[in-house]
Amino acid sequence: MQVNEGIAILKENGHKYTDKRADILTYFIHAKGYRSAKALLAYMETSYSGISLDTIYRNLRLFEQLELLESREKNGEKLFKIACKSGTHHHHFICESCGLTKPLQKCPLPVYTEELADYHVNTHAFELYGLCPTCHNR
Amino acid sequence: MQVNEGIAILKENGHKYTDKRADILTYFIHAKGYRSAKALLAYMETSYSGISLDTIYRNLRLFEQLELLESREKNGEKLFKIACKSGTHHHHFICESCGLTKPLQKCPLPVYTEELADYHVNTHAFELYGLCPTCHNR
DNA sequence: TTACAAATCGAAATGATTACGATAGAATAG
DNA sequence: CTATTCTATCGTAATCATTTCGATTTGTAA
Repeated sequence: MQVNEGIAILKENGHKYTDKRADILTYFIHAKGYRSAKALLAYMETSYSGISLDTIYRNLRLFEQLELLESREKNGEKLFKIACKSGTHHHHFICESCGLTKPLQKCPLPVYTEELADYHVNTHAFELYGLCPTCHNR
Repeated sequence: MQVNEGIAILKENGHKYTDKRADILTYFIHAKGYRSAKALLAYMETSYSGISLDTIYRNLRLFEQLELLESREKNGEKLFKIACKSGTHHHHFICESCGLTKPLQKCPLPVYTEELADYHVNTHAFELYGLCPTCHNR
């Protein structure tokens, strides 16, 4: 994902370019994992002293709605990461130290075809947590 | 899980019996699935008009800490259910219609031993959602 | 350049949860 | 049974993340 791609999607959907939006995208593109609104605010304040909370949260919501970002909840706060471009279904390993997310190739659903033969499965949630090789070797 | 078992665990850990605590346990034992603090409050208010939020949240935290309840987060709020007594690790199928939770025998972790050979997996979250046979046949 | 809708600001409101001083109540020993 | 001692609860205020709002600024298309 490039910043320009994100901006293009914004414009296609009738939203305007702003430096702040470009920088928010840049922040998440370079972050390899999930980041909080507070972390984004801290980053943005270095360039835009006095930036409004409204701007932070409004754009996070907008980007998620446009599927430029995806989110999960932890300890009462929402965490965001850049959306995976691959449209295919997949799950993630998430490093609890640095937040890195590794897309996983396999899906565990087939494990349960037998056990849930009489059940009708609609959706599922699956995430692995631990340490990436880099953090584990520290 | 019986109410008495829960009360016994409370006492073993130096906490006292109260009618409110017994009723909170009763509520979750009879509930089919996850319930919010707000839902518990509504239930408790029918018996204890004017019950304090402090009592609701303090006991939810206590019960989770004693592993009488387990929780997950959704839409910015924490949801609680009675803990499964089987000490063995397992996952759940959750019926989206009636809230029934079916413990699953298998764990999908082995699927990823190869893919995550260099990673150190600590925990994982896995839940299946859909319709149980009863609800599906209606 | 002008005009207008959208974006941002600064601040207040909201919703879930936690904390606190004062009072009530459960458990224990005498 | 009563006194004593912690724990639990109440009523309310505080906290934290997030949302909302009126006023102002800014991107952009004509």
